[in-house]
Amino acid sequence: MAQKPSIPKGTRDFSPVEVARRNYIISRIREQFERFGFQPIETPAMENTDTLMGKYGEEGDRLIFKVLNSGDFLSKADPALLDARDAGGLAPQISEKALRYDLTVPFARYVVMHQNEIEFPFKRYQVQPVWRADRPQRGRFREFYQCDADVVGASGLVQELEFVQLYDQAFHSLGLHGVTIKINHRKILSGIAEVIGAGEKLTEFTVALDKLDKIGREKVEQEMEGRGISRGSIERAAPLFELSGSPAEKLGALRTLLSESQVGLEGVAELEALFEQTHELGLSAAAVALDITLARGLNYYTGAIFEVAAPEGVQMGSIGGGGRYDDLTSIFGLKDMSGVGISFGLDRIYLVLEQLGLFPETLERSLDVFCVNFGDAEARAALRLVMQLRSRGLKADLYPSPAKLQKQFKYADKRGVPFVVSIGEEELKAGQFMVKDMRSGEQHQYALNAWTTFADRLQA
RNA sequence: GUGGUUGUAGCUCAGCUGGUUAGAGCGCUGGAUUGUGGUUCCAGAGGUCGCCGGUUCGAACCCGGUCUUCCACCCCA
Repeated sequence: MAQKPSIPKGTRDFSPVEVARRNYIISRIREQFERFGFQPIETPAMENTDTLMGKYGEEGDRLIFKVLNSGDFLSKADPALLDARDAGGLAPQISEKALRYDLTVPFARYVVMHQNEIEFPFKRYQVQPVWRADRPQRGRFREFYQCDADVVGASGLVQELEFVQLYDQAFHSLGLHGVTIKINHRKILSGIAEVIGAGEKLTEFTVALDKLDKIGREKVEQEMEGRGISRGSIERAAPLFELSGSPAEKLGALRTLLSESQVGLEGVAELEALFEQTHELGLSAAAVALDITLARGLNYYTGAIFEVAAPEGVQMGSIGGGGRYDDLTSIFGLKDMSGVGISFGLDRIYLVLEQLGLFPETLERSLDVFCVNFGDAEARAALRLVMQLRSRGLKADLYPSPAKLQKQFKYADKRGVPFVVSIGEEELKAGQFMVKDMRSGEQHQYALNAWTTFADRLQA
């Protein structure tokens, strides 16, 4: 009995057009990665579970796909945990592998394992799928691609500056204008928490603050209170909600607010330099903004934090994110190795480009020339022509059987082929081929031995 | 993980307070058109109504469970 096939929740098949479009995005981003001097690496889909666990916070651990051990995995499990149905305690015993959750932690692991072969500073890029056991939504999948560029072994603000440029160039190259690179700094957030007397509650403070543009000031304050931050602290944070003006003006106000905080002032100074130099270099497709509420992925960022918002009017979560993480490799035993990196969300960029109609039409063309098959002798001549056109880099094909012309032309039409070549009995006798322009319906004859004239015309 | 939502032909969807053989448009196949697609006309094929169970004389329709879709929360690319 035939079963109805399906694929796991949150995963997708990609049709030829979709693959062409995804490859287009990837190739443009990759081109920029390489222009900026990054080198590609790849890592396995699976990592050891303990490489990943504990690196993304409690929430992250929950979203990691664990791979069940092969064989009789239950025999090795602790009977007491089994009886107690303690899934949390049992998981590490029956699953020693897990699907990668992002590309940054595997990269950190890679750096530590290959530290002796790597020339530092090491700039690598990586384009691979990652998996998260999240509930799917628009632009949120359980299997999706990240395109990451990171540099380790180099401190200094030049890196952050370069990543802003890299974002800008990549989006420019995709024709995606109007994106906003939102920037914040971990040290500023720490400093704020410190001066308002909520230093212990940094995470709670930032998680609530992150929701400001979504739920408004009042509810943010309510949530902070609910998360155990004192009334007095919340009141001292009031200036945060009144920040306005240019990044420089906002940073000026923060400087006043943070005058008592050493780290806070460091953060302010870094961002002042970053915004000033970004302004000097100029941007083509993106705008930069200081967003003090930006706090995502705070678990491992220690310096600048980036997040890219789609152009206004496009409803989509962030299409990129990144930041500086000074200590990432230390959890794997390699100290004093600072890193900065950014990530492009391929699947979301796809949805944005699609919604804005920014994909080039030529991506849909899978064939430039299609030859109708009239029978053995004619097909032989057609195949020679097809091979000649292919040698010029044109996408050319011959229908595999001498089916009815109506069927063959219909096929060409459905495939969106712009030119259809006919070599029938008459053309063969005359040493010619007939080209039909499928858009205008016009037909022209060419001599078979002058096929380059036709090829030249197509490639003009 | 919490709350809600969706599922009927390949696709987009109708289908009345439960009542004979579940419909439409588009698409598909064949023909009009044995050297021509996209227009037109004619004919045809195609459905375990997501799945499992329950209520009922009778279920696409009501109830429960499950899977899936989308949405909000959590979190995030």
